[in-house]
Amino acid sequence: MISLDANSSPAPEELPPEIGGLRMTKQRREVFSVVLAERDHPTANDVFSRSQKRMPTISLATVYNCLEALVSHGLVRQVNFEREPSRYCPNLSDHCHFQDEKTGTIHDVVFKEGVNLADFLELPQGTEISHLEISLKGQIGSN
Amino acid sequence: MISLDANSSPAPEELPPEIGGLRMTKQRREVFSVVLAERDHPTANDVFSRSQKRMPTISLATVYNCLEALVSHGLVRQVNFEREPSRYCPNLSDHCHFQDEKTGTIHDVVFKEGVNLADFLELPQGTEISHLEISLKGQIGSN
DNA sequence: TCTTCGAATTAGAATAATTCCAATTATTGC
DNA sequence: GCAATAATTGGAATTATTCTAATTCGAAGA
Repeated sequence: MISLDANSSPAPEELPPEIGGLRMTKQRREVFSVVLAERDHPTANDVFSRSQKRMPTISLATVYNCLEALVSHGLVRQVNFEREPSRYCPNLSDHCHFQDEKTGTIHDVVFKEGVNLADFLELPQGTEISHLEISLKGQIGSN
Repeated sequence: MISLDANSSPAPEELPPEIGGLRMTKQRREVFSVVLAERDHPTANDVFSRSQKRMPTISLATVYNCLEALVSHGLVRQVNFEREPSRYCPNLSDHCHFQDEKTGTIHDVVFKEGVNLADFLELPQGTEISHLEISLKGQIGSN
């Protein structure tokens, strides 16, 4: 049985016919496997050109459609840095993103154990958070 | 003497000739005072149409230029929610943003006292954060 | 005050990411 | 296998933002 945990990178043909309520088509499988394979937070365009290698007929519109389907079914996360093109991330665990200003590289950053949003934010009482995005930019000392 | 603290909303003609190293022009003054006046996180377009009321000849390009000048001089913050148009916020205190999904309204959210980023994030050692953006979406219970 | 010169403003064109559209193709349930 | 439904496709459209080149402004010095 295949697992879709944070460390697997199945080839498209290994992906089952349905994942998380989303029917897998050839294109969705291809797009999903591209996002799973190289966890470098690719843009839609990056995903498009990587997908084209295996599936030369796929269109950019389809890549956008597939990414949107994957995101809305919670299989992939969309990552935004200011007004840069969106990037895509298959890491579903609770984390945020740090962009190295020198290289542009994006790193996943996890929360320290047991940390909870409500613990550090003065949220209006009764607030239900449905979506949270934390984006950091800066430099890494060793660079 | 005029103050530019979080609660003042000076009319354009009250703004001094230079603020925070940025030379104030008629248009910059106008744009800045629009952002200071209504703290509803307006988009560049909102700022444009509000500015036009007092200064009908101002152009959208100038509004973008002025906002960029104000942001890069640290007088105004640029606020992003996913891929929506950027919004502008004159609140310079350490805070983040919550968007009510029902109304679209954006609320400033402050950090609880004494909370520090490094306290809750597993940052790679030696990381220097130059920019941080936290964007929340959700609902407010009483709605 | 007059001139000069860099900076700011302007209108409109250009760009780029993303979405939309209408036609075609695939897939599912019968 | 056949309709009904959903997905894919290429290209056009949209939209926020940036760029460009020409004009105007404003401060500083003559």
